[in-house]
Amino acid sequence: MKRQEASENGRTGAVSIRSVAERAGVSIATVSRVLNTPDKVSQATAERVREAIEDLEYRPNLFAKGLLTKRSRVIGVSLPDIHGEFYSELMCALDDRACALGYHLLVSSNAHRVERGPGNGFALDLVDGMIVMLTERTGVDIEGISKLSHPAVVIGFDEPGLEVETIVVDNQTGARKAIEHLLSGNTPDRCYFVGAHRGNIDSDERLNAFCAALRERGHEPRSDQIARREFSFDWGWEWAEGMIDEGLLEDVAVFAANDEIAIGIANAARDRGVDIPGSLRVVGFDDSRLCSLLRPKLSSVRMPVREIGHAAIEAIIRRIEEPDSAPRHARLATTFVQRESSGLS
Amino acid sequence: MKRQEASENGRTGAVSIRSVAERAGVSIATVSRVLNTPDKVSQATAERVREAIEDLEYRPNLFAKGLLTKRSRVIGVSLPDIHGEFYSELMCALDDRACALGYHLLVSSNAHRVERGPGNGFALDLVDGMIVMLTERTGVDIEGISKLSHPAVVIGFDEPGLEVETIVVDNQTGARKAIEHLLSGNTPDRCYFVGAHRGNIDSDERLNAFCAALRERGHEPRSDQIARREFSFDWGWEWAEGMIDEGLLEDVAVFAANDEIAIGIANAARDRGVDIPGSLRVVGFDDSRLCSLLRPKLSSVRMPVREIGHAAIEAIIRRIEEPDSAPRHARLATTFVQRESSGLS
DNA sequence: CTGAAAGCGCTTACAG
DNA sequence: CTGAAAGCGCTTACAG
Repeated sequence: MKRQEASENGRTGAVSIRSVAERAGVSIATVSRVLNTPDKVSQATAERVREAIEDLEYRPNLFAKGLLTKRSRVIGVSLPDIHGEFYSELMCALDDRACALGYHLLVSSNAHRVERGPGNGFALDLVDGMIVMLTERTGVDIEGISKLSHPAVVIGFDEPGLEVETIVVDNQTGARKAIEHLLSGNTPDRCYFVGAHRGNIDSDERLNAFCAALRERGHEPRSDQIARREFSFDWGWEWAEGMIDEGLLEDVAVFAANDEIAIGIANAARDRGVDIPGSLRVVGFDDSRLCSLLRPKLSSVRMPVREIGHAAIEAIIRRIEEPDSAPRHARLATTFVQRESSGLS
Repeated sequence: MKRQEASENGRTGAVSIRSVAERAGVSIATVSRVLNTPDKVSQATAERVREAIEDLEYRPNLFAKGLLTKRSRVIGVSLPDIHGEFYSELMCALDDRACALGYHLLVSSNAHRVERGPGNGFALDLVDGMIVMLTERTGVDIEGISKLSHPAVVIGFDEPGLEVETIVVDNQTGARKAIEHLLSGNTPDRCYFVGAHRGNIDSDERLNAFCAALRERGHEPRSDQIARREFSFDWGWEWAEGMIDEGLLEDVAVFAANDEIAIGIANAARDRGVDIPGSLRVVGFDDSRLCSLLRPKLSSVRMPVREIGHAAIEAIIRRIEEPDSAPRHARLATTFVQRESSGLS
């Protein structure tokens, strides 16, 4: 029935603002006002229009609306990756906040590159703003991002004088605490750093904290104390296997640049009979759910993932709604969380 | 410079198809053709237009385009949740495939409900189609989904005669293998099922497989052999603690309805000194990455997550592009993966 | 408070 | 192969 009436109108059979107007006996302008500026419409009229809308199950065409308002209430999210606990949690936080504020998320892990050329059909042009997370120091194209037609918020990269809003994490503080903790039980020359490849922003910063702490104790880190490849379980595993093979993984402390690496190390150690934390003390980074799932439970440095997500959504919405406000630069704290894997309660 | 020229035109300063046309000395229709049906344009003209497009960095307004074509190349994805290994992997698979096929993903875990009323500003109307994942038997509103203005694909729920395309998993087969494996080492009266609440489709199906297998061995499952609450680590933990307190967790086999529950159980057992798999054998479900990270490694039933994701994208695109084709109904297999936690190599 | 009208930036028959 | 024109479904000054 309703469907029937609906398709009376327009050529496509879809319910348009016109059908609502006809049914309510008003102009389409009035229907529009009922929807967008209800206070400019008389009670009675508004009521009639609302009924018509309901009867017809009318829903405004968002393309037409967007064409005029240049708004879609969609936020683009570009991540270096989607997989893993960290991104999973981040997505949740983004989604929750966006949803609460009436926005939707257009997500992609494949769309960093500010693609040239129009043919690409980049749906990204539908968004009101972009949240871009960066993890690599190179190939960043912050230029491109800030020249984007939409406002943008960058997660993970900051630099003095940047014209875009940024949200970064203070790797330093948490890392420092973790390393101090390791140094309270092991001498500096028996401490190791296992991280991702050079150029990864977080890994590099965590490494810096590591080196600084060792130097403060008067020990210049040897190159064999620093191992870098990638944020993966396998890499941690491989590193630990190598160390064990050389009889080196005894009475040492390891600061891993993320939890996955730490878990790889811990598993290898366990499988090869190295006692944790007796003979090997390990601390990870991220404080993902995995930390408490493992045995021994993994000490780690907490990343404020939800805070990052919430801040990013709030920031991008602020920039969308107040484009002329000055871009802010947030820095969120990390905190050391001690558990079993690093002993010395 | 370029920017300058760009803003010569239109009131907004944005580059429109008009500015491109002027610069190339053609009509806007021709510009449009170069972009959409290049074969209908002469080489020379096309070349000039392309240059203008490049110089001006023109990108078509997707709202205007969508208004005409009713296409955005955006696929809506509605999930019951975003968190956890399963959804994380699913999102990856969806994103990869969508990206490869030139589509984008509009994701939400908060948008199942086919919201009434227009005011809601549901950006979902911007999508070309929806992928909806269902996990609960009740409150499903398949009706609503199939009446959506866009094509839809449902993951996780199937029923004879459904008008929407569906993709489900064959819980039966994999679960059956897992339980047979457990029954090869424990008597039916010493087997337990720990799952999610009644009404959860997957949990129920896995339970059915469990019961069927026990009955085949001539044992009617006692009510205390079946425990249901939720898909969580904590629930598994709590259940195991209870069993241990009553001295019941000895020489038993547990089929957990997902990996998280299984891990909770395994951890509780470990912390309380129950030997796995010596005294307790456990099998999970999902075969998430966690299985290999734990010690002992967790036996599980593999969910074809990537396959589900890829199939869903391909299905929705097929429905978008060929709306009149008959909806298909796919059923993907699950397979048992034996590891250490269930012993009996 | 309400309506007629212009226009957002495109696509697509329709002529030529 | 190309252009003039209509129109997609809305919003928003502008009058009244």
